[in-house]
Amino acid sequence: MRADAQRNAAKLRAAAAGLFQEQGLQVSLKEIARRAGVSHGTLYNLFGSREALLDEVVADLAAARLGAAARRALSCPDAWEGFAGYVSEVCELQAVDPAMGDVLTRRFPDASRLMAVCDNSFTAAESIIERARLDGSLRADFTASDLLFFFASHAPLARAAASAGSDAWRRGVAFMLDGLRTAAATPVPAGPMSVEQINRLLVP
Amino acid sequence: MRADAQRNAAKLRAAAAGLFQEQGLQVSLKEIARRAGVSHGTLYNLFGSREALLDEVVADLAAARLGAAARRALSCPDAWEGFAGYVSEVCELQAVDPAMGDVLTRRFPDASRLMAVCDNSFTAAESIIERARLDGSLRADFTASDLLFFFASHAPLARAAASAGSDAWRRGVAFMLDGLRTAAATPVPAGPMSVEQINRLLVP
DNA sequence: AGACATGTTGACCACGGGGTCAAGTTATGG
DNA sequence: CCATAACTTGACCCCGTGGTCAACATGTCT
Repeated sequence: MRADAQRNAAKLRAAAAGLFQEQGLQVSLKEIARRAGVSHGTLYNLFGSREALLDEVVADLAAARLGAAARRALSCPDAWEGFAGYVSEVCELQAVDPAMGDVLTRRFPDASRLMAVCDNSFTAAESIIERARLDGSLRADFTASDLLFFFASHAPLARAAASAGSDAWRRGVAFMLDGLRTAAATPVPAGPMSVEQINRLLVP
Repeated sequence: MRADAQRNAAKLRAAAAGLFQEQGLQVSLKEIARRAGVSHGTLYNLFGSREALLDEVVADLAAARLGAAARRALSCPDAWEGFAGYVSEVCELQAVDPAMGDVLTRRFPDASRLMAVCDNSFTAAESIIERARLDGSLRADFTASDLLFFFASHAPLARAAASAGSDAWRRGVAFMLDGLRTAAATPVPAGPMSVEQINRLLVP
């Protein structure tokens, strides 16, 4: 790879990271190139697709943040505190950083590294949920796919609220969490979706 | 108005009603004209804007459905049953009919009749909430704007789930409702948004 | 320094959205 | 039955997206 190409790739990565974070994972590729001060042809030349860019720019960051949240949850002495903290933390990530909001929400089946991050995160969520369930604090009928569903529906409005300077999105999370305690549980009127179903749901 | 124009307007209204219901309130106007078997110029000619079409085609229907749900809620002997039934019913409307999903969610400030329907619906929600709060069954810190927030975040995924043949969206509603009972309440970490704030949020 | 590979560019394609308007068509009233 | 006002049409404008590629520019290696 020639030196100037390397420089351009770096500029593109930086611009992409910035725009993903500001506007979410669906920003136009031409806009990324524009911000990088480079022709969009060059972007296609060096990366070829949005998915490749995502894998290079977003995957590691997302993995780090989601991994840290999960670790924190599992190392929390109280299982419920761990679970509730995890949910709040992920919601905060989604509210504050549009890119994170889209990671768990919008599916990019061809961004293999990013998909792996999602899968890992899902597995981690399963552990966190399982732990709180065994502990008796989390209602028994709550599954990881319910959590994914919640994250996915919550992200867009939370982002909008946060970018308007409000933290009112925390209320919805709090209401939900109150409903997830074993003590609050009431029979649930439908079966959970499978992971595949949810994934299909999220591919628009 | 000439007879043929009247006929075309009827065809356009029918096509619009169908497409709004199938795909939501943002379908392309050209597609509506296509389905009506009419040039898109005619659509602009007879209606002038998407908002006018909404006011003619969606407003009454939405008013009827939301009004019926609200009436049912208020006439329910048990205040909590009324509230919970209302929430479920509105969520079902949103899941089953994309147009209804968008009515409370996407804001069309220039569709004055539709806006009026939203406002009425909000007022009705306030009554239903107030009643259940006074009754002691609904937690005291829950407001109508919280409900609107919930509806808005829930609608898109519920719609997707329903159109994939799943009713798993009911689970999220059930979890939420369990968290809204007074018995389940825990202090909430932020203040509610004002109606204006929420409205601003929903205008994309 | 020069030649060749490597990289860059921006015009171009196809698609779709909203919206306008001159020209052509058609209903209707006298 | 025909003049005219009312209406319809579709080509056209703008904007944006994703994506390709011949022509040009520039690093790099001998």
